[in-house]
Amino acid sequence: MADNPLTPSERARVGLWLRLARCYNLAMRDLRAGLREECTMPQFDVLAQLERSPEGLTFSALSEKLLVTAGNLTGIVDRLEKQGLARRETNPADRRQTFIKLTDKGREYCDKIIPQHTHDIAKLFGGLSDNAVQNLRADLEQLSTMLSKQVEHAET
Amino acid sequence: MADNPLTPSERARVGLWLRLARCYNLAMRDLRAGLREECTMPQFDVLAQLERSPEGLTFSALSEKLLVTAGNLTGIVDRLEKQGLARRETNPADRRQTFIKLTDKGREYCDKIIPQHTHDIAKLFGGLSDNAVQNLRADLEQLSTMLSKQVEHAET
DNA sequence: TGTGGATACTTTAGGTTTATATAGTCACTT
DNA sequence: AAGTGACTATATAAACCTAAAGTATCCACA
Repeated sequence: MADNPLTPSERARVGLWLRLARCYNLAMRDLRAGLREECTMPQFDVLAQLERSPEGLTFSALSEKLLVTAGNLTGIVDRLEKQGLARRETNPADRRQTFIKLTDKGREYCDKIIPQHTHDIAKLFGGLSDNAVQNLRADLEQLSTMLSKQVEHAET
Repeated sequence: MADNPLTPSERARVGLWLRLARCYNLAMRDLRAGLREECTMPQFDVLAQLERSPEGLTFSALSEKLLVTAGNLTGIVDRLEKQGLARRETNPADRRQTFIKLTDKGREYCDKIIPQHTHDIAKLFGGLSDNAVQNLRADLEQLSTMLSKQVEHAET
C-alpha cells in the first residue's frame, strides 16, 4: 500500500469537485422529473437555445453552447424533428452547414414549457437567499471561465 | 407570445443553475479524458466507493451514494466483474441483498488510479486559491444539503 | 401457516453520450 | 485545374442512464 502524499490542498479540491458533482446530480434529478412526460433534458436544452435564435443554429454552434458533441446532436435533433418540434434547413451558401430551427409547433411548445421549467428551477433553489444566489452565481461564473482556460490549455 | 413575468430573482436562479451545469460539464469532460484508457467515470466512481468500504456495499447503498439508479448499477458492476476488478457476494442473512466487493486486482488497480485521478482534480482546480476553494466548497456543501431536503420534500 | 406488503436486484425500452470512422463540401495552394 | 487540408454532418458500437415493470426474498401479522 503506497503511502499517499495527499496534501490538505489536494484534499480540499477533491472535496470541492465531489460537492459540485453532487449539487449538479441532485438538481438534475429533480429538474428532469419536472420535465418528464414533456421531453428529455437534452431535448429541452436544444429547444431553449433554438428559441433564442429565430435565425436557426448550426450543429457546431449548438455543440459549443451546450458542451455536447455534434455527433450526439444528430440523434437529438432527429427525435425533435420526428416530434415535429424542429426542422433542418440546409444553408444554400455553404452546403456543409445545416440550420436547425423551431417549427411553429416547437415555438408554441417552448412558450409553454420554458416558463414551467424556469419555475421549477426557481422553486428548487428557493431555499437560498437572493444574496447567496448572487454570490454563488458569481463564484461559479469565475470558476467556469477558469475551467475553460484550463481545459483549453490542457488540449495543446 | 405570452408576456412572461420573469422576476429578477427567478432569472438569477436560472443563471445559477446554468453556471453550475457548465462548471460540472467542463470539469467532467476534462477528468474523463484523464481517466480514458483506464476506465470509465461511472466505473471509477463505483471503485472509489468500494475502496472505502472493505466490507462491501449493496446496490442500494451505492445507489444512494452515487445518485444513480440501481438498475444502472447492475450493468456497471457486470462490467467491473467481467474485468475482474469487483465481485458479487450474496448476503446469507438476507438473500435479497448482494454485497459488491473489490477483488485483489481491483484493490491494486485503485491504489494506482485513485491518486492519479486525485492529481488530475487538483491540477484542474489549481487556478483557485486555497481560500477560494474553501469558500466555494462550504457554499456547495450548504447547497447540496438544501437540495437534498428540497428533493425529499418534493417527493412527498 | 398463510397472506399481504415491503425490499433488493434485474430486466426492458427509449434516450443520451463518447470515440471513431466516413463522406461531402469548401478554401487555399500549387 | 487538381490537390491538400480543414470543416461539417452522419453512422456506428459500446457504455451509461432513467423509469417502469418483473422476480425473488423477507417480514409482520392474522
